[in-house]
Amino acid sequence: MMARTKTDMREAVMTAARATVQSRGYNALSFRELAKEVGIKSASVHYHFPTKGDLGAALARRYTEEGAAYLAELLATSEGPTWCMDRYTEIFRSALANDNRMCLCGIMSAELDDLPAEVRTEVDKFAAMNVGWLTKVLSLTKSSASEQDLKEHAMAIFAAIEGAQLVARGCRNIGIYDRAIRAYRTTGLIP
Amino acid sequence: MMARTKTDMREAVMTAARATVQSRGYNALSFRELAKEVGIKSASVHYHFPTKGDLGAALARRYTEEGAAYLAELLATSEGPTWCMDRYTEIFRSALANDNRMCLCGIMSAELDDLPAEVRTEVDKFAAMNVGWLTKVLSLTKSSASEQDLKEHAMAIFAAIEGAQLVARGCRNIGIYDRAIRAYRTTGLIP
DNA sequence: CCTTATCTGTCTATCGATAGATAGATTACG
DNA sequence: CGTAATCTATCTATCGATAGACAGATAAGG
Repeated sequence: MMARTKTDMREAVMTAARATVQSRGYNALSFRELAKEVGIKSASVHYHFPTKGDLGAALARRYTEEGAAYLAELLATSEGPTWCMDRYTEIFRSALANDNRMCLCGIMSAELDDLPAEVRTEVDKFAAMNVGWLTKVLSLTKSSASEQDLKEHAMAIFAAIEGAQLVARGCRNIGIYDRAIRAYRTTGLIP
Repeated sequence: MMARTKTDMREAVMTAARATVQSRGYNALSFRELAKEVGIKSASVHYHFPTKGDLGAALARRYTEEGAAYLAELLATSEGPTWCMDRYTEIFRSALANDNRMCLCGIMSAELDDLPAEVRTEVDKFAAMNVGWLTKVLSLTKSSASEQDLKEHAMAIFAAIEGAQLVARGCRNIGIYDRAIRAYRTTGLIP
């Protein structure tokens, strides 16, 4: 008897894998551990994801897709740039609040040299997607600025938020994240 | 014939280990690889650093000590807060310029859950040391602000710079770091 | 309807590589 | 001689990956 469909199993593996990566990084991903968590054997995980690189790339791609969908929804129902940025910073905050996790692509950036090429590609796309969205939000506030300046500002915001998450995580202190975000706002880095 | 003294050997191991961690993280540290790089056997590395945690903690402690010494020197010969911050951001930039390396404690923060307790302790100290120094520099510009506000601002700067380094590294593009720092300056986050 | 063939998903068992760590022999310095 | 440093050799554990078998579902041909 097959308890789950192929799609269900893939989803279960990806869910478990994502949690592991956000907590302990790509290197900590193990086919055996993953298999145990979802109740199958490691060989069966290989059936769904032939190589570890395939799994990592699928994770990052999904992560970007889900993020993009959520952000698009935010912008569509927007109550203004400040509200958007509140929601945005809240995303990264909730990762920390949820067992001190990190942005999946942020933690993968730190492991860059151990990533297969197909995973790196997806990590790049995540950053580009975020910067693209932030640029749109910024354009609502500074309609006069050039596209290039907006993009530069957006990248700075993205980097600053990733950094706040990284440092707060390292210190196991979510208050550090909150205070950093507050300072970013005070200085006007974040609108 | 003993080619090097015990101290020399410890230094050689730590130098090689530091380069590896800054490039590929704590998890990528291997006693065998390390031994090969310095020309001894892995068992001999264990002689100098009984466990991997010992080595990691020693690395982070040294990293903090050297950083503190350099920063103290900066402040002593200071030509003003802006000059100090220029030198400070240059430290993190040079890591990227040097084979896309990262701050040792930044990369370790990402691997937090895989770190032995003694290593985590040292990672915390590095952040505290940096924030302490930045607080002093900030106090040169905003003598009116409270110690608490200064410290909060300092932490935000530290986090933003770590983030710029992380994202620039992830994208293998040092220009991202430079532009982020410029934006931090434009907004006044960095004096 | 029935049988034969194919496909799907998982299993067991195992591979070679590598990890950190240790015991005990050996070498070299003072 | 004694001790400091390195060696050889090995252990256990885990890694990603693969081969081959098997059960159950599905599809095709008669």
